[in-house]
Amino acid sequence: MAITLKDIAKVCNVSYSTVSRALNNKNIRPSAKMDEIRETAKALGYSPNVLAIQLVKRRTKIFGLIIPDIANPHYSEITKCVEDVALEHGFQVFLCNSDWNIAKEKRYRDLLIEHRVAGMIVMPVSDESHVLFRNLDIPVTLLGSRTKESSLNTVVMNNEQAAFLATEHLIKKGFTRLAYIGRRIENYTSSDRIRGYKSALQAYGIADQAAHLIHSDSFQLEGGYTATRKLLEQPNRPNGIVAFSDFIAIGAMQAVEEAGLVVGRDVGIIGFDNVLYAALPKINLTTVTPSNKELARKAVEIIVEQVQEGTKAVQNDLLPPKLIFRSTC
Amino acid sequence: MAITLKDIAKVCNVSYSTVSRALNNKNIRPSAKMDEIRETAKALGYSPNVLAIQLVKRRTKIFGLIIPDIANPHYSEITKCVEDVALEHGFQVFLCNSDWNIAKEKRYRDLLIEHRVAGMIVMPVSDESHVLFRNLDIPVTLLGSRTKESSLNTVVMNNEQAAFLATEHLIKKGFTRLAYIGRRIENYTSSDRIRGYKSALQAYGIADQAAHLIHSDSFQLEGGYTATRKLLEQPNRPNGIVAFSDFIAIGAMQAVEEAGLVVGRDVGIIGFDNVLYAALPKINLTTVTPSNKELARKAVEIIVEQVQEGTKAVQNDLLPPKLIFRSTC
DNA sequence: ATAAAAACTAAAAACGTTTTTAGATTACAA
DNA sequence: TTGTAATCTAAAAACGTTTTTAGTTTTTAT
Repeated sequence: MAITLKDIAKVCNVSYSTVSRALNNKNIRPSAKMDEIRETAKALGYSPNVLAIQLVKRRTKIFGLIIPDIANPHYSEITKCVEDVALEHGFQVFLCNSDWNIAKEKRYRDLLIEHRVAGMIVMPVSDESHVLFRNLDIPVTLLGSRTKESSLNTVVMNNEQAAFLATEHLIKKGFTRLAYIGRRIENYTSSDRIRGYKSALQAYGIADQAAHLIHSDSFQLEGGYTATRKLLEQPNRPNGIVAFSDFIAIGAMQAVEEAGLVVGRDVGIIGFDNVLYAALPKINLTTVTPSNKELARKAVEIIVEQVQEGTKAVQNDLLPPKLIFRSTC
Repeated sequence: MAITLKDIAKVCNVSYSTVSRALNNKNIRPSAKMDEIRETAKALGYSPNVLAIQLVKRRTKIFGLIIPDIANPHYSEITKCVEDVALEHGFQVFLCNSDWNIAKEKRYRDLLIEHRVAGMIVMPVSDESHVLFRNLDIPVTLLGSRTKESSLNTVVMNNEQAAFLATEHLIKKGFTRLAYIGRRIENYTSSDRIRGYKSALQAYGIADQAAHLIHSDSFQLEGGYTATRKLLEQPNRPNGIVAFSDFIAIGAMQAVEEAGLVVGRDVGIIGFDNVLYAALPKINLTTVTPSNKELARKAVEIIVEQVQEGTKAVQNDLLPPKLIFRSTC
């Protein structure tokens, strides 16, 4: 069906290896024949079969990106950055949606290996899934997650510092009865942030109210909403909330307003990630985040470097967070 | 490096074609040898080289999805649906971000052809880009866009009906000085919607104010914001706005509020697409959309059918829109 | 003019599979 | 036993490239 090198060779009356060399401009000198070959290829609509090329070269210019949910703006924004940076390096991205499901994550891992991708960037479902990616014979970078697996590259925001900054900001704005709405604790990201939160409390001599450390039962708005309602019912209710994500923070905003309080005046709220939502004028959420582009760049460049140089030295990058000042505190 | 059929064959003392048959369970009868082969494959960590399989079978179970911007929730939500449905059919998705750039769209088209994908689903940058996809020898479905190219499948919401419904809803809610904020007019989606808008005006005997048909200079919030400010400055300012997208609608909401008016009371606003943003409690935008899942399902199933049956009959599907009632009108 | 060197090209091998073909073994009947 | 059919397996061809090898032509120097 499709035109191959042999078809072109036949028309131009040369061997197909010559066609290959002509089209790749390799080990061949400029000549009329060469031009003819090029023109014939174009005229016949030749499109090289990348499958065959990859097979014989034993490498692809593709890497896999495994994320939990492409419909979540946090991940889709990072995906976009990863794609951009990959393209700069001439790589394609094979996108895989794990759907917060560790079994699916494993299936995609195997699929990517079968496709002989050059490397993988993974935003893991949980810390338990790290083990899936150790000791593969292609480079893997964990994005947004520290790990105890020593064979994995990591690129992650400095979560402890981020939580410290967030908490400190609330305190400096005068919100001193603080609460933290988090996720499950058995997770580096969570525990790092809680550590940062607590060390800010300590640094500013603020009482650490155990009852104000609460876990949202979902990542969605509802989780933040429910958790905040519980917080507001407590005696000595908090007036400052550090939320694990912007979504949780937005849910918290809703609960605060429903309680007849004004966000940013009666209750300060700060989130993480700076998703596009957070910038909407009607939300205008103060938040803390690293640069997504930098995060993506680091992750991609580690892979590209290890692929191209064949090096194996594991890299662990910790990126500094930045505060995005808006109106919720 | 990686284990191949030959390695397994050597260990088990059979030819590698037998290993292939054993692992695929094809033309072979159950036997101890067969079990041995399977176990050896597993023990050695055999992972079939999909590149080689695709080459010899001359087909892939992958199709390309070209979209303008993965970071835009409208597209990322559709992407997710496409991935889900593809997976149901055992297909993988090769995601390409055209970045609203027709040159990039063309590059991705070529790339996908070189990768010998089974088909493509395209959400085109503009109506001009349709020509890029005609008469390829793989099936192509245009998603969200009608076309005059007769070789292309299309799956699209009934835009005329959608705009009619949206406009009618505003009218029935009592907003009768209407405006439409659109995009460039040389585009089926735009012109279909404008037709629906105008026929609703006519059906309800409402004057069609030419000055109230305005084009946003961007898809972003700012476009809707600026357009709405212009509208509100007009004598006999409109009190109902049909916005081309939820983003434009959200920008419009901001302009309306800044003018000291109350959205949903003084000015009704309705958008298109029902992006997640629109559902946020603080936005709560009334909007009209088809089911993204249905849209994706149709698009994928057309491709799958044409790939598997080898049929070529072009399909053009028009999906009904649904109104999502919220508080902006 | 001839030999050696240089430069090029054609042919062949390789990549890792599936599938076809041909050959070998087994089973069965005469 | 022997012939035939049935069943299985090994070998070979194919997929479409790149790259190596070996061979041929051209160039250069003597």
